[in-house]
Amino acid sequence: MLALGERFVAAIRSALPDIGPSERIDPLISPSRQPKLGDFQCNAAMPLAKRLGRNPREVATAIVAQLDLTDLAEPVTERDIAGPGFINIRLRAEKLAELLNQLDDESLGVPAPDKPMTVVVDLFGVNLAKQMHVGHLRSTIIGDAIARVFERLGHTVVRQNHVGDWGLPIAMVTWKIASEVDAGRANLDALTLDDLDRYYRTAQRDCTPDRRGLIAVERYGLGPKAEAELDAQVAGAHASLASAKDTLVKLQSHDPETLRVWQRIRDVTMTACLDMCRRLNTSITDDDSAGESSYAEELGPLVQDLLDRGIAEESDGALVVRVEGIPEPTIVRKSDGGFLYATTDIAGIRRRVQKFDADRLIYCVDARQSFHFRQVFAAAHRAGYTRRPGSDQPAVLEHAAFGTVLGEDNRPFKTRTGENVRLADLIDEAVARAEHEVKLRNPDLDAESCRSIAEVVAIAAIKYADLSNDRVKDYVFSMNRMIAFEGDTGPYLLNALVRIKGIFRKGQERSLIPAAGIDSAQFLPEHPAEKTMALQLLRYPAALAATAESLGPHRLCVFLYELAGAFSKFYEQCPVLAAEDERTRASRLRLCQLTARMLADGLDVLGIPTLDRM
RNA sequence: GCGCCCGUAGCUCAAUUGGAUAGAGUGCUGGCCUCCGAAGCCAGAGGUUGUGGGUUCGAUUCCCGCCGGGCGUGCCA
Repeated sequence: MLALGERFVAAIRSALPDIGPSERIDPLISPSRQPKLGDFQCNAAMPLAKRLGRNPREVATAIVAQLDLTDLAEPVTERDIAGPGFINIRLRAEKLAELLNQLDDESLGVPAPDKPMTVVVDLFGVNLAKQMHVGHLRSTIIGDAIARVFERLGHTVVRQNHVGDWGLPIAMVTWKIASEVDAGRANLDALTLDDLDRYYRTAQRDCTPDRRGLIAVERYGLGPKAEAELDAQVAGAHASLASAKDTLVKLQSHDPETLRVWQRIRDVTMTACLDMCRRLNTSITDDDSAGESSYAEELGPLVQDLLDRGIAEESDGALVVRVEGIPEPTIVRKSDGGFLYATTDIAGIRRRVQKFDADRLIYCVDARQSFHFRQVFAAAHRAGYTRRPGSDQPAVLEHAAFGTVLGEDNRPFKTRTGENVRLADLIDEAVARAEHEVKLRNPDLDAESCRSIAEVVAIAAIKYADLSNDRVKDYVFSMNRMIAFEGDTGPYLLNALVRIKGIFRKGQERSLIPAAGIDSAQFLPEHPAEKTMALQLLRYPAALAATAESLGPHRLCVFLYELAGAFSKFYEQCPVLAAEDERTRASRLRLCQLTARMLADGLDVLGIPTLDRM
């Protein structure tokens, strides 16, 4: 409420001349917590009283005496001062209608940014030859939602998928597949991601000596046969690892045969993963892929640069960057000359700042990486890689950390056999359950519509369940709860929108919608339920801003849930098509239309797909 | 050892970043469909915000100490 804030600042200035004209004053206007007390409240008196060493109630009284809100609100008197100095404000009814009019524009009241920024969001983070599993869910869903929030606010957003497509693990699976193809046991052109996933794991096993087995043999004396088997395994592992390392060298030197296998692995993986991104209704495309391999040629020169400028130093044969406040240095080159993921991430920061001229880098990555990012951010700052060509302000680096997905047993979410749960399986199960629920409530629906509705409902359920939790906390994945359709769920929000669309459908059928449309109908928010809904609608721009500020999509979820709730109460109490007169009906239709637009917009910002019927 | 994160109704989560009597959902008890979709609405019960101190008009929020859980921590990613 911009106007209210300005009025209060003016009143504060004339009531409290001790405050210098250049000093900033925050009027601390917020919606009332309890609707009984008012529509808005001003909490500024208390902190001001503290600043001036005065009694807060006296300060509030002085502010009220200078306050002029005649055209906006009911008169504010001393009776509206409560507790230590809260000032309660009640909007005039016609002012509320006017505010709704202003809100009902193309942008739903969201202002263009003062300074448009370029924001780079790191998200998704898949690896070659690995099936997507629940571990990828949060980075993808939350990262894309954060990206959409900034896009919605008018900023330029670049998504970056830091694909794990390089290094020894990838060399291992490349070697494994190449040798399987050579042996005629695999056909490169027919590989699926499931095949790759299997090869990845066997390659890992082939290259890892069974140390625990060795210890067991030694400790328990398991006999010469077991010992011989283990010796063979260890020897094999060493040979495999040597081959993998050989493959890594070939990759790094662009050997065409090796590169062809690697490229095929990349294509199969990315095709499958990007299909999943589409299925999840995210805006992630192959243009957003910036694999580790794309940094390979930059790492040597980058480390040399750090060395030349005295930022990196030698330590036990490795090269490290030390940073004030963090005792553990960041290793940027191993003693064997190899680079690490920290090196690649620093190169990534440099590229993102310089190539995209980014104001802000947001890393939507697992909370377990927080120490790594602290180190890497600090190192990049020290190296000057966050300085931007056209600005004296360095880019702001943030780790939007998220917690682990847990099963209902509060342990990390795994299958009974301890495997990662494939994302595709998870979604299929959600769709099957949703389909069952939809059919139950809509027996007449044909199978195809039922199926496509279930797909949307399932995606909405999964995404909303994830987004509506506080990002940094672990969250319990409960298929039962998210698909139950009752309560604070994605389907509830979809249903609110579907019910509004139903009103308009029915209105058309009965010719109750004015031919001229309702865009110019007058808002008449008189019923308490209408007023509550109107006040909630007005909070949308602030809710979006708070979501961006905190990088917390759950803020927007809370807003939308409350809006849907306000609509449900309105829907129970205020007949729309059967309203008592034409004016009321037109007003309510317009209120419904605005609510529907906002719900659809908000859900779109979260990346949640919507429906006309369900 | 050190560092970071988290402890709120039986369960799953909020609390507009220091504001009023800590709110929702779920589950439980009761009520509401000749009326725009009941996937909904209304009412009730349910709390020493892990714990002890501190800062102040005011603390779930900030500071310090404990307890409990999770995760990291110099050559994997």
